[in-house]
Amino acid sequence: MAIWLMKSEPDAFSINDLKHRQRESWDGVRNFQARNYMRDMKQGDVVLFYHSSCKVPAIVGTATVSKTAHPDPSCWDPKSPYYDPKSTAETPRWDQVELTFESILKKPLTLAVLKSWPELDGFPLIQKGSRLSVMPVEEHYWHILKSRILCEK
DNA sequence: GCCAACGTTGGC
DNA sequence: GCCAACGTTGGC
Repeated sequence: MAIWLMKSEPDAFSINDLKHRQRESWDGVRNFQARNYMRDMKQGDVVLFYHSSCKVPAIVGTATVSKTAHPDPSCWDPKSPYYDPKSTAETPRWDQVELTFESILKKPLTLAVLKSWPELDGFPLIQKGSRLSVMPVEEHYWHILKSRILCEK
């Protein structure tokens, strides 16, 4: 089982939204590296849900992958903000995965705290200029984060 | 609102 | 294949 981290702007889609909906397709990813990571996801993988571009950027909850990568229909919809004219039915460019809500942390694990943790040096999320919205959480870093996240569930 | 970092596009 | 221009992300 792999661990991933996915970013979302809470104004657009928050962990509370996921809790209410229980299951949701994670669409709108328009970055090749992020898409490729989604294609590596397996059913049951754990996703750390991160709030970005907000007052307190933080890991706020967890979800599991309930449906592996499949074409993201918003790329074909001219009315969608995620419309991509380069994506055709024959050659879909973009994928989505479906997530199922798992937990909201009692205490969000803030970016500030993560940055203050010397053991997390090298963790892509806390690197300057890191903009990737989907990233793997390597075993090494998960080992460090795990206790804190599982006990706050 | 600012700006640094990064990805993508398109001209050459 | 290079690189400048541009758009976007996201912390602060």
